[in-house]
Amino acid sequence: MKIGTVAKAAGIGIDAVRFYERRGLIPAPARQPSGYRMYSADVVLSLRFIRRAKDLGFSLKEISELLSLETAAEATAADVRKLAGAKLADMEQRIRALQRMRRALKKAVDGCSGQGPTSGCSILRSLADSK
Amino acid sequence: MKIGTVAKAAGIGIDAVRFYERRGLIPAPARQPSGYRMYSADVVLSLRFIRRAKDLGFSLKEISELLSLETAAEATAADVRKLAGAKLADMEQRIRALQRMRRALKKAVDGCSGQGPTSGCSILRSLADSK
DNA sequence: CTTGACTCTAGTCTATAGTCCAGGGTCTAG
DNA sequence: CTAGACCCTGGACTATAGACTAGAGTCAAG
Repeated sequence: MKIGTVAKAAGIGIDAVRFYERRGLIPAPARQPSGYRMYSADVVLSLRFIRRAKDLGFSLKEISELLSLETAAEATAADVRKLAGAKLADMEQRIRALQRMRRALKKAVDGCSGQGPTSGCSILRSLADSK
Repeated sequence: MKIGTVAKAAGIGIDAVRFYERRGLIPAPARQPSGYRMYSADVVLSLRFIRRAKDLGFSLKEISELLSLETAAEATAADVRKLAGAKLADMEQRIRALQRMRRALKKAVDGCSGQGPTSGCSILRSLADSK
């Protein structure tokens, strides 16, 4: 399969495939005499793995760790779990931070009547307050 | 006040102050004959405003809109409220997206016993599954 | 007067995850 | 054989929010 076929099958762009190769997420494939990359069908599975991990919030760097674990003989399920667990904790932290921001912003917005000039706006006032 | 004093008073870096000036978030200050920027005390208030808005999740671009509204004569509290409301909605969306990811990841992690080799790991399996 | 702390400009660098481009070569259908 | 679709490399560019650097000038204290 040529790169365009593979990219389409995985649902990503051609440039992304080459990018993942440079980042070591997928192996450099064999080449045709013309220089064209020739892939076997299973690279599509790898690419889908990457896409799915990305959907779960993993960065490419983390995905590459995940992939290393997958192929390392001495790696265990516990290693994978640890990585995923750290990501989970990290995600929960980000959610909490966002929720804190949201609450604060909501409070400011709720306090604003939406009437009159900006000088009377409680949102701006809450930002300007030198607390 | 010189830039270092102002930066310290606002709790940000000197580079950030110059950066905000370039981005138009704060006005270009008067200069000493030496070329040094000379600030009046109220720039510290502006910088704190910016910092606080950033803490609420506004980007610099949005903050600059907020600041334009603040000084525009024809702007109303409703304009500010609209901007803040949009940001709020946006934030809620991001929270929901993160929560979706978190749930999916948690499910994968919970399914993993943490025992044995990676080949038996349900986390990797759930990523690899061609569903 | 000198030393150290401060400031200036302009430009480069960080991370992320690619996308887009130029200027080639190749492959396939008609 | 030729046109259009595909592929190659290398590098530049996107957005965000500054941090850091070099090389030069300035300011305050001892």
